[in-house]
Amino acid sequence: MDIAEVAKASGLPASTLRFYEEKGLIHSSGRSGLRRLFSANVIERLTLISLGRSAGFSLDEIGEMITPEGPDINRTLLLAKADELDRKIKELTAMRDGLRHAAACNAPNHFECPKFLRLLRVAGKNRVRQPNKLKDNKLKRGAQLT
Amino acid sequence: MDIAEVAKASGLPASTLRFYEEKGLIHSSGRSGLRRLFSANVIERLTLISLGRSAGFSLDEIGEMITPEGPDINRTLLLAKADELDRKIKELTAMRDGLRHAAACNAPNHFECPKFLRLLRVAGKNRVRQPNKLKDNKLKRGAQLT
DNA sequence: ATACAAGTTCAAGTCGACTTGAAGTCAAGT
DNA sequence: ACTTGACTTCAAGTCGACTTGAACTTGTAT
Repeated sequence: MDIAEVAKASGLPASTLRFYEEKGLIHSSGRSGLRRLFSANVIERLTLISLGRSAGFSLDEIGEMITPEGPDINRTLLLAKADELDRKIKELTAMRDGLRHAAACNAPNHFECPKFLRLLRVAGKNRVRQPNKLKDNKLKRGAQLT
Repeated sequence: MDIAEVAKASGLPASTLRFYEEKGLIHSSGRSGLRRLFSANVIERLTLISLGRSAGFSLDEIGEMITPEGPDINRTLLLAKADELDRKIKELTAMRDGLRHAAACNAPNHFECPKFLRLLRVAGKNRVRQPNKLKDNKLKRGAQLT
């Protein structure tokens, strides 16, 4: 496949694909002149990368988790990541419940509502300085890898 | 409280507190000379902000969700955010299961393992272009807001 | 009264993850 | 032969969330 096909199939712009290749996250299987050629399995790899990104892993972390191919994944690392996700899931769940409660509760100030405070407390464990957003740039160019 | 106390109590550096004030996320209750004075409830506010951050909301989004004080939270917005979190939780759960499976499974290539592929598929819905990492700068200066 | 640690402002820098722009290459259609 | 459009490289730009540095001010302790 050429880069445009991969872009279409993955929903990622060609610039991102080049960037990922440069970072060593994906590999082109060859060139036709200057043009990169990709084998079809790059799509699965990109799915995995997107997934990892949306689970909050950095590209570098993802690079450590997925290998050029085959086994040799670091099982210990994977399990550690899974535990990290578990904590994050708990946090998000509390946050979600907190939001739903805040939308429903009509206490004048949520900080006076014991229910809300309890939710906060639960979620407040394992807090982390986070770097960034989660915005509206979903599903660029309409593609979806099903 | 002066800025150092707030910093200590919240675990956030003073620079961040100034930055948050500039963004309108928190407010100092006055000045003593040049120095900012904060009332104690800023801590709760910061807890909420940290929580929102770690749930993946941007500072701007958080700014829309928490108001200077009192009611007037946008319930519709809150519920929408809660739904967004629900989707993210599902995704993270699938990712976590995928990781645990990958660590356990000894198929030569995970893309040939139907179990793994199914997990991928589940998680692959609602994918989003994410911006950033989730790193090791947890719990700066040892403070924890209980 | 003087020192000084801790506060302040404002501009600029950093980091990750991309995106954009300029300038060049090349296969295919007319 | 020539245009065109999709590709290429490489450098620089952008965005959010802070951080850092330089230069300045001030409350408190001596």
